[in-house]
Amino acid sequence: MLRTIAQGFLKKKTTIYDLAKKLGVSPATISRSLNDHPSISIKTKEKVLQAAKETGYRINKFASNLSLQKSNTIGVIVPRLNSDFMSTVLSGIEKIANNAGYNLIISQSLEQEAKEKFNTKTLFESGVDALLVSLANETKNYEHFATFTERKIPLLFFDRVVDLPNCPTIIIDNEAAGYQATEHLIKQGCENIIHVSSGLNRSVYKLRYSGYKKALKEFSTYNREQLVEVGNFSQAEAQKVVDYIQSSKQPVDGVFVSNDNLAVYIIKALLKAGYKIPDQIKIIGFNNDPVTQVISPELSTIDYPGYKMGKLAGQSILSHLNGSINIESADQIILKHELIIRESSQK
Amino acid sequence: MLRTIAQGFLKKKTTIYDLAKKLGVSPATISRSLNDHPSISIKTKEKVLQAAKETGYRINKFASNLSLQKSNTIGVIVPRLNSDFMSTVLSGIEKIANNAGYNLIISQSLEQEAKEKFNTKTLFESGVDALLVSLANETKNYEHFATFTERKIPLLFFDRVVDLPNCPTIIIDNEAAGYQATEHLIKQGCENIIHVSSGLNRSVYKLRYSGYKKALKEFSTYNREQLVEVGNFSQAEAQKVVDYIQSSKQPVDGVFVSNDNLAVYIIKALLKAGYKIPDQIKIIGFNNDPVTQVISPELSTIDYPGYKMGKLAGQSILSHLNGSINIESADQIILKHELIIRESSQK
DNA sequence: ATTGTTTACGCAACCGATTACATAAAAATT
DNA sequence: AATTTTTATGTAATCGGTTGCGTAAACAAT
Repeated sequence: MLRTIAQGFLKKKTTIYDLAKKLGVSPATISRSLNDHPSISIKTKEKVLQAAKETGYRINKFASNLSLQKSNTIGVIVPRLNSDFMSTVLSGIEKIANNAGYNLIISQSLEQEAKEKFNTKTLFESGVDALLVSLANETKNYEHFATFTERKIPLLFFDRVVDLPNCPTIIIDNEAAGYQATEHLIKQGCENIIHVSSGLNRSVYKLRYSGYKKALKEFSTYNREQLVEVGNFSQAEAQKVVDYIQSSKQPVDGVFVSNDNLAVYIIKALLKAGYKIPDQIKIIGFNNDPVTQVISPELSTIDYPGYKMGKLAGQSILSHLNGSINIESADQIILKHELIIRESSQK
Repeated sequence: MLRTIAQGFLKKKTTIYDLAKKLGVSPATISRSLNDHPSISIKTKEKVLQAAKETGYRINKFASNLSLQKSNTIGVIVPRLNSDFMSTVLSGIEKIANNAGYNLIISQSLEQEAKEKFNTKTLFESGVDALLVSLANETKNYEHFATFTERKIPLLFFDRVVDLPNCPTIIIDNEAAGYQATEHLIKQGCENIIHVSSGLNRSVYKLRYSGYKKALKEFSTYNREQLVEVGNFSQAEAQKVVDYIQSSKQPVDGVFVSNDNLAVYIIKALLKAGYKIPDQIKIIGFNNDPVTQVISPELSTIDYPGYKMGKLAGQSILSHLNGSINIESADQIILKHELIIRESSQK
């Protein structure tokens, strides 16, 4: 028996073969007992359970996975872990998966297509039973997901989605949300509204933008469509927006930002630059992150139910795995969003 | 060959046996070639790689894991995913693990000891090569980690730690940080400082509290130690603190909160109740979450380097796995924290 | 008592890669 | 040319569960 100087004995592991020998039965009986197979007598099962407890038997998932060709593990790829929205979604997914006895392998693409590809490959090779993805902004090619679709491993997209055959998606109606946000600003009297966004390669952002355009066309007497594109939603980008506003001939009086964080930084920068919010400039964000209620004036926004999205993503993929939903029937779940009006956009 | 109505052919998987047959060599040669074993001729390796590419061969990790008895997977248990600090730490861990080719199985305890136990068991059975843990507030018993220590599977605690034999920990000097935060308030003229915290069962919080007490004893002419304990750091708990302040005979003029989020909510509630910050009441938080710079007045705090902590946790566990650090020599890494003075605590 | 059913369990193949050990062929040495 | 050494590959066991198929024993039915 192995031993080390500092800690005494290294606990050896027990296998079903050890238990079989100990009880004088076959390994098959041990396996069936542990899995509560109906054709094993209660008496035997009890003996096995007892012996398993005594010896500290633990199933070896490596062997079990190989035999069953499944891992009870779900892969998740997100652009980044450290965002309010994403971590909330993940929290929802984890809750559901954990309750169902599934593990979650989580990886981040950091908005890079190459990393997303790499992670997709890694997760495939780790043998995840299903994959949940929210796409990187950079991603333009979707062939790396073929390994999953070819082998009919359930693949689901949430938030940042793409329409692939037989892959369910979970989203909100981003176009309608963008439309409503813009409509709201117009109805509050804004006549020169800009839209601030990033990653227009992704449908989420493109659709919000197109909702914005649609509302302008429909409601605004002026219809001066202006997109201010930023590299990302970090504080550093806020200044670009302020610069744009300051140099605009026609004074900007409305800002629709497709991300709360950036909206908050823009508010701070605008206040610092001497603008009055909402008197001179009205502003609305997107997501309903907690930070919207911390900034002063409190930020109007679109509520995007992240936790619910996560739970649904988890449930949806689980029901695919359980076969209770036909894998062929790709579904699209559209969650309800909600316009939340706070101080930053009120007349 | 299997086929389905909707999608045509189900891609069958290739094994090393298929490749062996195809090339007229043994499976061993295939395996060695794919692993770039030195005793295989370059010519053969090239043939194998070529055939592998053609047939779309993918290694079956289930088999590989079983054979090697390792999974290239690291388990992580955190109290919750959706907190700024935690998701930042996770992001750091993921970065390191991903680069080293390791997968991360992440689960949350939701502050519950039972869930932490369950997750520990699940992760053990999934065969993670190492485990990183930040403890639940509830956890008082640590025996569930024995499965790991008994088998010498690297186990590391970060942030919410406990001192177990041979388990490295990564923390900051919470007592010193609590001391400095309190000292700062005292030096700003506060005479009646309260400390708001939760989960004092955890050393992080207990140490901040004891730093607070120490500073009071050392610097304050009054030394009126008062702990306001809340259930958690959510918005709902902020009112309790305001109630305490309002009903305090001796007017409270300093608040040291062991969490930024709660501090922010307290500021909002205090402002609403008509208090002037920092004039009447000075306040300091903990963590340096982004939200500290959104609230007005901006919140003084202790900078807690979450991303760095995550990266270090990842690196530390990897070097244990690579054997480059002696597993017996348990180490304790103490990260530098920093007092950040902003508007909320200035004279 | 004989035949038909259940019940409870064992046998052995299988999942797919890894690797210690053995060995044939090629190269180097004497 | 004979022998030693090196190189390249094969053989077969192993990792630890799972499960289709077969069967002895117990029970039920005729």
